[in-house]
Amino acid sequence: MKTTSEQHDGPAAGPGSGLGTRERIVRATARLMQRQGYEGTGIKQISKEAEATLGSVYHFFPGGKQELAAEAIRHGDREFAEMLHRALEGRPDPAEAVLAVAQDVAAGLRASDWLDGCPVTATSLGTATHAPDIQRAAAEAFERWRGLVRDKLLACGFSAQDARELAHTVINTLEGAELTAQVARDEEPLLIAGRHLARLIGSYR
Amino acid sequence: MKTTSEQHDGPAAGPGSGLGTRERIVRATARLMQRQGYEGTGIKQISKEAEATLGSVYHFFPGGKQELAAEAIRHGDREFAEMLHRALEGRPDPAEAVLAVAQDVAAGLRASDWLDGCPVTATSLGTATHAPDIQRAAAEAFERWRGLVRDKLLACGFSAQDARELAHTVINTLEGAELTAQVARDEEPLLIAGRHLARLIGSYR
DNA sequence: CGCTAGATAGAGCGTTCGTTCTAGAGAGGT
DNA sequence: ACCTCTCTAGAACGAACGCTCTATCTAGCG
Repeated sequence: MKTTSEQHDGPAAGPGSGLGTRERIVRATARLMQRQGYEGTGIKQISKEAEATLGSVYHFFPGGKQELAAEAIRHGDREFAEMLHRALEGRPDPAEAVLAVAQDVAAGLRASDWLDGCPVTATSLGTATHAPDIQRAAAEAFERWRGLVRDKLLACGFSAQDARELAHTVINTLEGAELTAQVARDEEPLLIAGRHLARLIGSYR
Repeated sequence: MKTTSEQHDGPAAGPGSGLGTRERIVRATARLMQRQGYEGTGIKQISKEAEATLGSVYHFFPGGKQELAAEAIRHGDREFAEMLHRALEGRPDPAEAVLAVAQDVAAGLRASDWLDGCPVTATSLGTATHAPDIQRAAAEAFERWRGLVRDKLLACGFSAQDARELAHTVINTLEGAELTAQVARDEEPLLIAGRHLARLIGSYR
């Protein structure tokens, strides 16, 4: 048997990578759904990509595809939240920080040949009618990201209301600009968004 | 030819509505893919919703699902472009016009119980790898919308570069805010977006 | 009436879907 | 040794998928 997972083999569990089976499944799900969406991604494709068998997938995620998708969204949530946190804490000026985030997102998108858009959006879109768990996970992700931006603005002396509302627009504009950049295969929308957001934030001083 | 059904049955062609078969199919496709996405929508479901048979669907759209989706995107494109055009030409101040558009979008989204997001985004997301026609139709839709905003700004005396860049952010921010509003089931993101966009436009005077 | 072309009708193709199920492998406890 | 529990393995199921196919219907024209 290739692996009996973390408990048994310790840190070096996975066939290809050094990750446990469960983690490999989550990452494969996140990656695939980011590119192909929820409906466009099959569980068998996930199990193949993760180098795990169907049995393992349903062992770790008895809730099936929906549970898998919700977990994948939380994975993408954490990943972007960390990137956002680093960018914000590393720069005293929030306007500059947002600009840097936009540039980072643009660079990542281009590096994937315009394939890796926002994993939360891609995974949750189209599931509104029949998968409330997924919708909730997506809503929580956006909320967390907004919270990071809001706290930064609060720490910089913005009023509670201004900080909250600006956080909304910062995240939403980045989201929309990433979508457009992806479909146009051009990073300019994101760079423009960064500059405009910096300007908008600056207009509150 | 688009349809001979009108010729045959006269103005009251469709079973349910007064539309020709082809038009009913396009509208059903647009409506369903707006809610369920490209992969989440089946051709048989479309034919049932449109009160047309499978044979008719493939008669009018021999390119199959992809052709159908591209046509549906163009339908959504035209629809929003008209709404945008009306909102822009009815108001002298572009900032006020954008605010009104945001409110309109919010009202529409709420009226559909948060189900009808942007049809272009919902239909095109996740098709990047295997359906360039769809991607192109989506890119053209965004481009047209930006063009309308840009022309309005130009007519109001903005510089060519400012108008072009502002048009990008107006459309992108509305797009992102609509996504967030949909997943949060709350129109506030769109209303905030409208106010911030008005402020951003105003900051160029 | 026959002829033609556009449009409708839906059975059926092969494939893939998400999921279930049984069987067995491997490590730990006693 | 044995049992137990976790995890791996993949065959198999019914349903749905996109699409093809043949057959039929209607309208217009001679």
